[in-house]
Formats: sequence, C-alpha cells, structure tokens
Amino acid sequence: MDPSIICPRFEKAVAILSQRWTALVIYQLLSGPQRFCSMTDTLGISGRVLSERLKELENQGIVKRNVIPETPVRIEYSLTEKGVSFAPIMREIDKWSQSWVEKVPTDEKSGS
Amino acid sequence: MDPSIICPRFEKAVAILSQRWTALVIYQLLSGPQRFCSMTDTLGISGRVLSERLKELENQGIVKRNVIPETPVRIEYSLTEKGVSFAPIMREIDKWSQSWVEKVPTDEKSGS
DNA sequence: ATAAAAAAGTTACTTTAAGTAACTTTTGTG
DNA sequence: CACAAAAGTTACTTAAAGTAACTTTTTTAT
Repeated sequence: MDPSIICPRFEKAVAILSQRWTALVIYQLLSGPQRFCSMTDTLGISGRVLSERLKELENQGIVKRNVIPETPVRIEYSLTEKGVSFAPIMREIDKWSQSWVEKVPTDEKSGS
Repeated sequence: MDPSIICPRFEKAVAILSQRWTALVIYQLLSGPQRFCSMTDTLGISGRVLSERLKELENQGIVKRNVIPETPVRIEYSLTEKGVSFAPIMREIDKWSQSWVEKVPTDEKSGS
C-alpha cells in the first residue's frame, strides 16, 4: 500500500492546515501581532495546546516570538513572511464559508 | 471566556478542513469519482476512519454515494456542487505548497 | 518588606479521536 | 460448494487534545 500518490508538498501543506487550531492561530495572527492570552481568549484554545502549536509554528518558520521588555513583560507572536503567505488560502476559505455555510446557531444559554 | 469573536462561518469552514483526512479526501475526489478501496490505497487512510469521514461528508452535503449494480457491486463516491466548490481553496493550498514547502524527503527504505 | 495580581507558560491527569487488524456481508465465478 | 473481491464494521490500542491546578517573574498596593 503506497501511502501517497498525492504530491508530497501538497500533503505537507494540508498536514499543517489540518492540525487542529493551526489555521485559526494563523488567521488570527493575520490581523496583527497577538499576545498569548489574547489568543486563548479569542480562540478558546487551551494554554497547553496553544503553547505546543506556537512552538511548532515557530520551528516551521511561520510564526515569530517577540519578547517586549515592558512591565509586565509581554510576549508578542506575529507571522513571518511565510506565515503571511497563508493569506490567500484564508481568503478562499472565508469566501467559501460565506457561500456555503448556513447561518450558524448562536447556542445561547436559552434566555427566558 | 468568549469561545469565538471569529466569524462563526469561517470557523465552521476551518472545522471541516482541519479535521484529519477531510481535505485530502475532498482533494482526491476533485480528480473524479473514487471507490472506497482506491481512497484507502491512495491516501493511506484506514477503512475505519474513511468510512466515518465519508458519512460525515455525505451528511454535510459535500459527498454523494453512488451504488453501481455491477458485479461485484461498486460504490462510487463523488463530490456534490458544494464539494466541488472547495476547488479554489485546494488550488491556493497547492500554490502555497509549491512556493513554501521544501522538497520532501522520499523516505525510501535506504536502497543500496 | 510582604502580599496579591497579571502574563506566560508547564505539569499531571482525563477524555476523545485515530490507527490496526481481524471479521462480516454480499454477489459471482470455477 | 468453496473461494474471491469490495465495502464496511467491530474490538482493541495508541496518540492527540481538553482541563485545571501550579510555577515563575515582575509590579503595584499596604
């Protein structure tokens, strides 16, 4: 059984994007540098997994980590050029979602 | 903690694509209808998970299942219009991969 | 000087998803 | 009638993600 007749580069790109949270992390960083806590708050990702993902993305040259010696010290995460290059993919996903995803139920705590 | 300030439609689209194997299944179906076994062979996905994914994609109206009463009976999976509409996303992922993914090591069983 | 607070993680533990391989079902051919 | 092929399914193992409490560093308030 050949594990892939599919283009290995394409497969690699898909592997990055289909890892849980990765696409959302990149998407959020496309709107500008972000701090750790703002990402956990906005995305609803746990600190444990966000920390893991950011390290992986840093190793892949997609994200860079910036220590800002303010007080208290801030760590800012931002995209490298490679990271920014995901923008057209995100735009297509966004376009697709506008055409094909029905209005998502808001799932409120059923107010009165 | 608000679980999402991000557009829920976008989030939903990302949820589809970031589920393991889903993007590759759609990608393969973009090249034409496929049978169950050809997908397991080409993608290296297990039957258990492929079966699960195909059912989900059918429920989402992305894939359709076609029973062909030949002998032995063949089941052909193909994309609906909604499924085909992923094509531009796949094209962008492919473009990205050509620019940014380095040549992937072939991982041969170190032949002579 | 000491206590509490805030940011950025990390650790230990639980739950869920995916991988593996053997088995079932249906139809057909020798 | 036994065997083969396709399409799954079942039971079980392994890996990934979720949860929540804890650590570290530095600053502000008492």
